[in-house]
Amino acid sequence: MKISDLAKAAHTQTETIRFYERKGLLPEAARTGANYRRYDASHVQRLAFIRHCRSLDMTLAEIAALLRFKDAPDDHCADVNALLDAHVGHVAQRIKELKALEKELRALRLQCAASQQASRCGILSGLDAAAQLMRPGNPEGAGHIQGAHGLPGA
Amino acid sequence: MKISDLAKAAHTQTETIRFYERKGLLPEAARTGANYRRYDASHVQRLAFIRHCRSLDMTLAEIAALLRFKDAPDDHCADVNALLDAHVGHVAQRIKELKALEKELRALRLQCAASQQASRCGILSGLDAAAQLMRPGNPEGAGHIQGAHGLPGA
DNA sequence: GGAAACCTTGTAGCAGCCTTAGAGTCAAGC
DNA sequence: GCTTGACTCTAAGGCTGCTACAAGGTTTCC
Repeated sequence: MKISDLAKAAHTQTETIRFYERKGLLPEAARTGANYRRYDASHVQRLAFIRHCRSLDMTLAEIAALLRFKDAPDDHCADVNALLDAHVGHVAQRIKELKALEKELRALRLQCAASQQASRCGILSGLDAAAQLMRPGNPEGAGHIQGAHGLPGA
Repeated sequence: MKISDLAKAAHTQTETIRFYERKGLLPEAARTGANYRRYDASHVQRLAFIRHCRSLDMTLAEIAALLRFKDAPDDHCADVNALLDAHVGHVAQRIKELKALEKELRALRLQCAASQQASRCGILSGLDAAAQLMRPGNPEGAGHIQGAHGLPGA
């Protein structure tokens, strides 16, 4: 099958397939005489595995680690368990943070009920006041998060 | 004050300040004879505002919208309320998604209790089995999420 | 045989920064 | 006056996980 067939079979875009190949998640495909990539059912399975893991919000690095275990079926899988535990931990942590965030946002929202002059808007002044409190000993700016994992740079 | 003083005062990195300036969130700074950026207390306040909004997981675009209201205090703030409502909505939605994800991950984790051969690992085979179910009519791969906002391409 | 629909590679773009490189500036100490 | 070290500047590249071209070659269908 050609790349578009694989794409259809695994509900992916062709560009994404090439991207995964570049990243080493998919092996380099065999080529036809015209230099087209050629795939078979095993690729569909592997790609479906990757996409499912992505739907579970795993990073490509985490997925690569899982694939290494699939590729070495005789190894012991303790690290798989550890990886998944860590991932569950990320997700749980992120939920916790977002809940606190939601609470804070809802409180902020209550500070301005109606449309009025922006200079009197309780939300804007509330944000201002809270920003003032950001001082040493209150490093709230450290709490950024993204996806189920920490900030890229964190 | 110089850029590093502003950075300290608002608990930011100097590069982030320059980045915000490039993005138009901070006005272009006045310069010294040596072409160094020069700031005062108003910049500290504005930067603290931005960082606080970021800690509330707002995007730079959302923050820019809020800043426009701060810069035009006579406008009415109905849009501020709407923006915050939308943002709360994003966060709530993201929490919902992550909770479902956590549940799924914990169920998956239960499928492999101990370390064993990877080929028998319940997690790996569970992921495989779930991946097989990804077929038309069950487009589960559409559910990716990030931050408090949807996927960039979503 | 000609047009449409594929395929190829390479490059650039999104957020929200962080890091590095190479060069200029400044204040302190000797 | 000179060196040292801490700062500043700009420009460019890196990170993640793709997506979107562009410019060309190939296949397919009528």
